[in-house]
Amino acid sequence: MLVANYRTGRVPRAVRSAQLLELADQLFAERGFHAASMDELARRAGVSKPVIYDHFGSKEQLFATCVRRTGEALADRVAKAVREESDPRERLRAGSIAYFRFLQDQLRAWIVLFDGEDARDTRFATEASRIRRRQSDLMIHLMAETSGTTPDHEGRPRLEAMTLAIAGAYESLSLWWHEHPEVPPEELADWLLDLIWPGLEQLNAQLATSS
Amino acid sequence: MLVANYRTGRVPRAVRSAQLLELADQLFAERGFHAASMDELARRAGVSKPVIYDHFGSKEQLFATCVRRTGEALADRVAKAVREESDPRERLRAGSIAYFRFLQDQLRAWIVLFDGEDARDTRFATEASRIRRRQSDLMIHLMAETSGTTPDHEGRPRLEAMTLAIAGAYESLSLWWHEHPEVPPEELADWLLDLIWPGLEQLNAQLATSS
DNA sequence: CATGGTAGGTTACTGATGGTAAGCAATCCA
DNA sequence: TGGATTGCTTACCATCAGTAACCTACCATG
Repeated sequence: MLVANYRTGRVPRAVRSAQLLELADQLFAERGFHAASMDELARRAGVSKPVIYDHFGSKEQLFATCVRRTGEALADRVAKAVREESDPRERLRAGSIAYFRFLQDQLRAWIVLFDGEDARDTRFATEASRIRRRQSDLMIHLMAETSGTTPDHEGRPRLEAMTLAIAGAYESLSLWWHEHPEVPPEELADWLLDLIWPGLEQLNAQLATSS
Repeated sequence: MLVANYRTGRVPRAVRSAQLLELADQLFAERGFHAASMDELARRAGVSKPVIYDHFGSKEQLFATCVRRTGEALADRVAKAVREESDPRERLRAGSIAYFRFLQDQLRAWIVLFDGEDARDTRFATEASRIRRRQSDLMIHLMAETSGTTPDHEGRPRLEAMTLAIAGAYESLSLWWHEHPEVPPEELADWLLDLIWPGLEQLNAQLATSS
């Protein structure tokens, strides 16, 4: 979509970069990291392999770039949805729904990351944990924004650990969802909210007053 | 440990299998899936490559076998710990502590699975989700055992989804722990318990009475 | 308008590594 | 003692990430 006409011969660097990223996204989604070959990407782009290496350095860096972009898009959508609500619980709910809706759209790309044939490769985990971290940071930030307090030095690791754990729960629930697509995003969000909200509220209170 | 003397020449099939599995476990833990080569495994076992392929079929199947064994050992330890308590909350706590203690012992093998250079490979995710599923099943089983009730047909998917989500939270928390090893397993367990117990209790009540 | 530098690109290769075909030899059993 | 079975080896192939060396369209400048 971004680049209408492939195989246009000589093209400015930025354009070629964008085109390669777009095609790489597709290819990784279709085949997974392991089975996607640089030769095929080169063929699809109508370009020779060294061009790709000149732009991205290695297959892993190319993959990392693709994943990071997706992760950022996800974080943006969640953050935006959260900011449209004011009540704490409603904020979390809105963020959750945005999260699951995003996955619904990007399903194929997502599955490549966390499930399927390639997930055994350590290279995946690095990027996955980066996304998780991003969600966790976002959550901490928004919690602070909402409650107006921040945990003291002692409470901080605990908060960090718990938000990461929650991000992991979302991630894992997404995989379950992949096998039960009939459940609507809102219901998923409500299930998870009912599960973690009581504990989360208590945690927030506990960490805020311990300072 | 299992097989004292390697390079013994001709050896019965079952013995060779056990030896190869043991060495493969070590090798994967050292290098990760991607960087571990079948040639090296063959060299270490003092055997030629086709022997390995005769026993396990492919690198991926060999890896899957290793991971599955670890997953089973983990589930066994958790189940055993849980069964030594009777109060529901104490059961969950005991299981959690057992879970984290196991990871502490098997840290290297664990990290290979969920972090590090190879986790980008889809092949990993399959096995990881198998472990998660196992923990989830265990949890459902133990919850039923404890409360004496099982959810109706409608409530079942929700319960399944929530236990998987919780398993994901444990998994993700383990990765955080890897960077904060100073936190004792008991504290991790308590943090997580405080977070999910209220919601879990409520969920259990809700699903039991809806039948 | 010639001209030289640079950005964009190509051909042709290497080195690892997963995987296999074909065959050989130790051991067991009749 | 001899033949079948089981355990194992040699020698190879195909694929794929990554690279060295080289080429050429295009642009700014004297």
